[in-house]
Amino acid sequence: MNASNTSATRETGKNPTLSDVARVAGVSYATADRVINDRGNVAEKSVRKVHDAMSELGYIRNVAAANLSRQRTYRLAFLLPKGRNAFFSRVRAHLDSLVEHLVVDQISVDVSEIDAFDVEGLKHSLLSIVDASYDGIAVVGLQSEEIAEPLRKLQEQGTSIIGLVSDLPVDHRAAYVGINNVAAGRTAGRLLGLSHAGRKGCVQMIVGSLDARDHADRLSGFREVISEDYPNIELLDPIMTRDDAEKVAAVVKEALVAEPKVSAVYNVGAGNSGLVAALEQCTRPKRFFCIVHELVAHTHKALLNKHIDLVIDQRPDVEINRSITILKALIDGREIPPMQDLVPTIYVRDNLPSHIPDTTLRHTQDHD
Amino acid sequence: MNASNTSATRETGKNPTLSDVARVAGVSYATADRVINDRGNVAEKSVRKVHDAMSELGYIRNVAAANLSRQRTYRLAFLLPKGRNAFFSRVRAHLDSLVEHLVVDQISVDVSEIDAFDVEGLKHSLLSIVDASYDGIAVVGLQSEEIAEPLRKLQEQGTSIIGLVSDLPVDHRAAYVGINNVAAGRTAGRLLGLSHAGRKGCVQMIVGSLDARDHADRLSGFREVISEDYPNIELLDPIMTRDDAEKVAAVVKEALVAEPKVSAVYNVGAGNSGLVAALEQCTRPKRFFCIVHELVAHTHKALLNKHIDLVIDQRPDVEINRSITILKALIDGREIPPMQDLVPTIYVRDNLPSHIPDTTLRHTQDHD
DNA sequence: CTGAAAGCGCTTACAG
DNA sequence: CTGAAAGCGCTTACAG
Repeated sequence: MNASNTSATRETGKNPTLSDVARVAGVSYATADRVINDRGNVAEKSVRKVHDAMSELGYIRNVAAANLSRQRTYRLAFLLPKGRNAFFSRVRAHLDSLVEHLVVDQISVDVSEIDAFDVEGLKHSLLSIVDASYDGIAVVGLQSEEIAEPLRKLQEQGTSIIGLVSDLPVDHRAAYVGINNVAAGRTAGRLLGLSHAGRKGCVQMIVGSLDARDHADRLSGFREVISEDYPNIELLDPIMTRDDAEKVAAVVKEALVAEPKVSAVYNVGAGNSGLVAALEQCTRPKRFFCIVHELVAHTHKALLNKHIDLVIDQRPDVEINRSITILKALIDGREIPPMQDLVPTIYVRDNLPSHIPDTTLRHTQDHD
Repeated sequence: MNASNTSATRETGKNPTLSDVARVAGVSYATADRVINDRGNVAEKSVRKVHDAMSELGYIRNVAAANLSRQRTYRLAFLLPKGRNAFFSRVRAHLDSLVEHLVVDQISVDVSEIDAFDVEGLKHSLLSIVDASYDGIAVVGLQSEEIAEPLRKLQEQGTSIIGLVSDLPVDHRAAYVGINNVAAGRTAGRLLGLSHAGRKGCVQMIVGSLDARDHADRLSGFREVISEDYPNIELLDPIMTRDDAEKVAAVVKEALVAEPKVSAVYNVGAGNSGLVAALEQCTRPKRFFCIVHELVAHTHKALLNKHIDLVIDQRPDVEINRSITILKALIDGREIPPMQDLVPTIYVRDNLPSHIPDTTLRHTQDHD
């Protein structure tokens, strides 16, 4: 009935210090320091003695003290595609709201803008920040091998690199923080299938560009599920929009007139403000089922308005928090703490976060 | 085209130190220290001078240095309901996997077991840990005013308290980490409504106990949505099971025979291993739609097996990480960093995390 | 290859 | 009410 302590403990507080290790090993503090930090120039024998003492005492290095003495500061940068994209506005907003809380942990973060989907642009951006010698960077990447060289330079110089939202070539980054987009597409497919409850249906898919890995992945995941499990649902050829809201609006209107049998729309990419506008003007008596990606101001609103039924979101806020945690661990040279996969999050109008996502609408028009 | 730095920065590194403040204020380090830490015994005039210097320099206290000098250690405890519950096994597993990563931040965490749903038990548990003088505790709470007294004692003694998963009386905790269960129920209702696509339906609801706030909240959220938006769906009276898997199994079997019109089952509470067992034996030709709560080993499996269609999960891993972040901030006396609401997460079989949740099956039978 | 000493930015007695 | 000094657990020159 009373509280009984169990397992998960480990005495903290009287942790052995490096002087303890040195004393037990019978060497000076300086030598002990040399071996635990691999600074070399230590006799084999001393190394052994120190290692023995370490394991005997269960020594754990106090990173905070080390960082203090070294005046360590974490200089981070996020490289985000520039432009009028609501999703990345949300990312920036979260980053902005975080900075004042990060200073107290000696973390500073800059955000740099890069040209979206442009290998050359990304390459130049990477090159241009080499001199800034950041301790860690998170970059919304591209798969091209062309950026291998700047990434290598950054690595050589000691900056830790992770891919964010869209991965980098796997050999040139320490981690990837983002969702599995095939899974995201499959999830959309599953829910769309469910919503038809065995009835016949027909889906208009909308895509930004098949060159974008995330779009292509979502599309193929979606197709997989529909063809595997929902033979009652027909798929029309996807329409490309380059994520342009006006294009999306035009396409949606046209498709709905030309194809009165359409029962559902799935927008794999961005430009949802156009989609919502088109739906608002739609005069079809029978509404259709609508799934889109990323919760931002207008998709949030459309969910409440019932113009959209489901939003699949990748939780940029948790992606950012994770990025920072991981970069810090990388920089400190420690293990990355265990974390569960990032999962594509499904929003209906009932599990929406109470605070509308911080989309700073600093751009006159908001194309996502 | 090149990276251009923007906003989110703030110089770190050459942050002014307290000696700078003291020098600018024209007082000794010790006095400056007294005023920034509110230790009293300082002349009005000195206080003012120090404050002026602080804001002039933009002084930010270095918490790491302070903690080092004070040999600060974060002694945390989690009070979890004891017993054979798969959800809390998952919580414990995550906690266990975290401890070795927390030591390096001078954080230790104990986990204590308390009697589930038992006010007296909780009260005694709280009382019994007063002497341990933890710096912070996270407790799976109850709403009763009976526990106000032990909570007050803990607070007076300086331990920070938060409610986890199930809240404490609001006056006696600094924060609550958990989902909104009305929203969770509404979400279940919405998806169940969707799955019927306008067809007639009939739902058998299963509940652990209406005395449990979370169960009651989910049930009422669920009912709200169905009655608001899905008049085609009928709700049978909920059946109580005290979260006992065998009871759940029996109830499900019986209900399905007695009510052949049942098109869906929603288990608001636990005991899902029983539900799955019953479904596996079910011989009805027409399968029905099934929604449950919490992703654990057997619900995960049932999702893949198609015995269950949807799982609504509260992501205990993120709840725990957040609890620790919040407790640490509370203990350091700093602001809690901005975080988005915890949202009820929807799993279909396509957005499942790749690693099966760590349910340590240390109990022979697993009742959730 | 090894060690003594100062310093990182704070807190905590201790003396005035 | 005020200040000088030692110490927290490390790192970084600097001297041997």
